[in-house]
Amino acid sequence: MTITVSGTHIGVPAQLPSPVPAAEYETCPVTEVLRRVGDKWTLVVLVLLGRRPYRFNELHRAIEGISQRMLTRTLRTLEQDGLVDREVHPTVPPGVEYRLSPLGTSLLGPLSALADWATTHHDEIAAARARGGQ
Amino acid sequence: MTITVSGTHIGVPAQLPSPVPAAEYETCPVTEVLRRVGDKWTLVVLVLLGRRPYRFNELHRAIEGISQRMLTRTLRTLEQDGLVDREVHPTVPPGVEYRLSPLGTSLLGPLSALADWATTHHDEIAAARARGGQ
DNA sequence: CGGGATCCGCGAGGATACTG
DNA sequence: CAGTATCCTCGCGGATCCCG
Repeated sequence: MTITVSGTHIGVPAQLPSPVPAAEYETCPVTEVLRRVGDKWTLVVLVLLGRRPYRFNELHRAIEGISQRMLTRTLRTLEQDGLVDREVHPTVPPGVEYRLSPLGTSLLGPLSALADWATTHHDEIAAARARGGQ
Repeated sequence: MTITVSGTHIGVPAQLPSPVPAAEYETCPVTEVLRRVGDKWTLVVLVLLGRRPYRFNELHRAIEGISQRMLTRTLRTLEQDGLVDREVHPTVPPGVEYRLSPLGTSLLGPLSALADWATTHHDEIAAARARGGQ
């Protein structure tokens, strides 16, 4: 399927199959990226690496509450998707640096648009929750 | 904390506490929005409602694979956050229409920026995966 | 230092049945 | 038609221990 974009709003082509095919929706690039960046730790890792390179344990200390396992998994996934570059220095003890790839850096722009929207409209969401219950 | 934005990239203020506080990260508006829109069905619901209003079962038929329960939950959450308006027509049988609120519509813009990025760079991600394994 | 291996709890999400 | 209620599965994410 691939959800398409035209101008300033998300558009689904007029000839969109109805119903939206389940298989194609789940493999849709937009869906994939949102689910990835919507997981628990990816955002803060991207934000930190967007500032400067980090060593593994340095990241671990910089993100309160993240487990070793999830930091590893988050970094591995980002690396596999080409968003993060991993650089090993064969010293003793070993030093591993993580940095955003150009692709990863290019993601920060659109991500910022969403972040901007979130901070701008956060009070409206809070107000709606206060009215509606929960 | 609230992840801040400056210009075209996500920035964390220089005085960002290190480590990033766990509690503040989880209640950060940006984190919340990303987790919401990153769940399984929110995106496609937003996209469809972005085109026109839908009745409940109409949506149910339009989205292959979604369970009744998850459609209800997704719509309820979107409604509570003020992104979707629910309109009940007291007819027999009852008719319920869902439409995007102005707030929900305003989300489509930044969401499109991310969707645009995803479609543009999908091949690079696929290539990275092909290289890296998995 | 930078992980991998293992075990486990919990909540997202699915299936089914029932209702105003 | 538009849900609610119930039960169940499965994978995300945490905790802990171990290793080169």
